[in-house]
Amino acid sequence: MSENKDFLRTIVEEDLKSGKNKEIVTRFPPEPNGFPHIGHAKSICINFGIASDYNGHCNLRMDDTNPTKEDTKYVEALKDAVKWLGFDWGDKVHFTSDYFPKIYDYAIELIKMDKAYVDSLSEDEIREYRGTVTEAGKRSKYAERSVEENLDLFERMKNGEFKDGEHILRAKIDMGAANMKMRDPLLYRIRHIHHFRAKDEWSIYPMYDFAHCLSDYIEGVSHSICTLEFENNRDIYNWVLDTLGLKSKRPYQYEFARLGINYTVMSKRKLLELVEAGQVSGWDDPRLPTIAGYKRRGYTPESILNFCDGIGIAKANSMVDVAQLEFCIRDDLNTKVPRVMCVLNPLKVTIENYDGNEELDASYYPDDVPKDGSRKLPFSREIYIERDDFIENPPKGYFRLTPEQPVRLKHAYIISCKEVIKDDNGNIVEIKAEYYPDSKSGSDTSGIKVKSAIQWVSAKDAKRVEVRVYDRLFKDEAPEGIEDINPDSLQIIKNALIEPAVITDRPDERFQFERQGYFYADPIDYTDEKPVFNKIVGLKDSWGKKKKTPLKIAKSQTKKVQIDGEVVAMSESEQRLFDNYTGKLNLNSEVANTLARDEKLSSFYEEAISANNSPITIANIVANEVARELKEKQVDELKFNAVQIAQLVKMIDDTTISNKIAKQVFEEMVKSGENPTKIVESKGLIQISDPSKILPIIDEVIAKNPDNVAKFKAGNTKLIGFFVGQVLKATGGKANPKVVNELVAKILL
RNA sequence: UGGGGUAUCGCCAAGCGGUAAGGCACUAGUUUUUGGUACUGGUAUUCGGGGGUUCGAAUCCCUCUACCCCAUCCA
Repeated sequence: MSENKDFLRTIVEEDLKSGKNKEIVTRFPPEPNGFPHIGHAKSICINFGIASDYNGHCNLRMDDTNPTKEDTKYVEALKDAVKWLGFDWGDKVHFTSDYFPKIYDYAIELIKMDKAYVDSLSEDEIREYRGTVTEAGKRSKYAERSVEENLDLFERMKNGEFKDGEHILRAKIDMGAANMKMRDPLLYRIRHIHHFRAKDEWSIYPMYDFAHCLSDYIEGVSHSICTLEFENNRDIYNWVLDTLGLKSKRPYQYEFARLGINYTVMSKRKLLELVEAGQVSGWDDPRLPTIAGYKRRGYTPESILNFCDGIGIAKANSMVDVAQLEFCIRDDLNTKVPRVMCVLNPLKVTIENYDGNEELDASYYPDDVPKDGSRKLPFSREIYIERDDFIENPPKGYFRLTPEQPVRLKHAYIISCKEVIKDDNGNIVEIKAEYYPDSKSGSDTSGIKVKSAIQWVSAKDAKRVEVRVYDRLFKDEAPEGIEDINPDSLQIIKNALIEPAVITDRPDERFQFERQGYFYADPIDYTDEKPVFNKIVGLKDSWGKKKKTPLKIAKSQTKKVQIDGEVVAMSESEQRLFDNYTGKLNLNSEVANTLARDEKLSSFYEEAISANNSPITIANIVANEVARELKEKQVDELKFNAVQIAQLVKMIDDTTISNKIAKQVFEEMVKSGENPTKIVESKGLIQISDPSKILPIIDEVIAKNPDNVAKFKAGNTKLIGFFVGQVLKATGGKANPKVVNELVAKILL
């Protein structure tokens, strides 16, 4: 495993180390209501990847709690995707619907605890009662129903006695919760509809928030990993499990940012829109970011895996450049795939001094790919080359055939242009050329230097093939919808010409068409009579790039000026404190401000200075270190007190310890509540300021790092921090950093 | 607007008080019978802005700003 692991793996490792978990169990829990896309692939890689990295296992679970949208064809697609990516879900696929009876029992339990109730408000009323983000909601009058009544109603809901929407089961939490999700979330709704799996057994179906945490728990999941938009749902997740008292082997939820890729869309809704509007040929259209699409296009599972690995896992919303995906497929195919010759846009070349027929030996792989295999390449008087490979009046730096410049036919002879034949409109229709008999590939004695070797096919031997050239589906980097579609995303070339061995030998299904890109024999439309190839991705093209974008628009250098927002004014009493702090106690205004505006801090501060009259040092510690501890705690929850802080400061003031050590001691106080002087004593943290003790250590560090000494002497003065750090490390942090700094500077300068 | 998140190179992303990793993209060169590949180099005096604490801050504190998520009987 790489040393830089992502935050999820860090959590997993800590949980394993601390003994919180003995075994790692994850799960990939899609709702079977659409075709999986590369975003799912990321989730699959994370969940199955983490499980396998830590010798755990990962369940494949269909989250099928909403029968109106789900279908068995999607579960097949999901299974295919996981299998294709090379993961194994063990003996069976799990379904949330398998847990319906258990989940129902848990609901009953909640009702009995008076933690859930049957509400009979209408849908609109429920929405209205929920309040808004700034206003608290109000609870339904039905929340007062007795446990018995709730039990009765809920059972009758299950038995199908009520119509859709008549009643609903809700958790009794808090209608005023700041987190909207916690305002008595819905647990069960009535749905008289056929479930693709549970058939017609149920009239009620659990909601995501109730079913998901319980399914995780039932399966013994240790780490429930989902995407960022579920952050707010985590509170319910925990509430359900905690309220039901499900303690042992309880799962915890963690969230990561979902995958975004530029020039495409990833949402189910937008994908569906494209399919239904006929903008693409189906869910497996090679331009779509669906797994089926990539598969049809010719992407390999390895390339997708590498891509997912390469983009990392984090919590920042991000948009990955498609170029990164394209790199992964090129990188994968480069070492795997045979090179063949295909001409997409043919230009006829007649070699006037050639009359024979010969078959050339040609390796399928270049020298730098350690694979064997070759084919026979028919050569004849009439050939086709790519139209782009001849220019009558070439630009500077053009390496291919011109009236003046010869070129090598890959695996064959060098030719030069003798005559350019044009039609009435001035379009080039044919080149008359001459070949050099002694320039044959592999036994070239001609001595002619060419700048390039181009692909070609023999006119009478070439096979006609259809080539589908795909470009990005959208012209906009962050497309909104159909209006941003790239009209040229599909170009069908009906009459491309390919060397015969590709069709007759079929040495592979993926090829590199020399100098053009990687192509895939379409798994559906390809027939021997009518071969069809999909372009997977082009080769990197530094020539084409040079031509197209000679000048890049220099991005505006102007740094954005940020306007500071208004700061809330201090109250009168805060102002009084502030004036006192800056005036009488001589604190700097920032520190005084921090203290004065926070009641907890100011009272803590006052208490500390009454124990040790060192207002400035204490203020700094309180405003910086204590403030951190008090962010989410009350004073009486702290393990240390103001008097101890006063003692700590005393040791700083009389230089017993350095600021750095003080921080270390403070950490310890936070954890144990131990007296600071005792901590210093027991750990021997008294600082070393005597140069005669420090000097030898500095010498040692300098001797060990000659490179950095050289860099420093060359002017990299910020390396002083490196040396100080090393010396401090060697002394266990005890050396007086001020002294070390001075000493190091003196020695090295 | 209340709550929950997130900001490090053009795009991803490490980093958790002591020298700003790595990949993609870009760029220069070497090799090359693919303008491919491979190889070698160059790309952040600076981490959303401003202050503060410290010998030393991307990392700790204060504050401001921008973006994302939450008011489906969807997941």
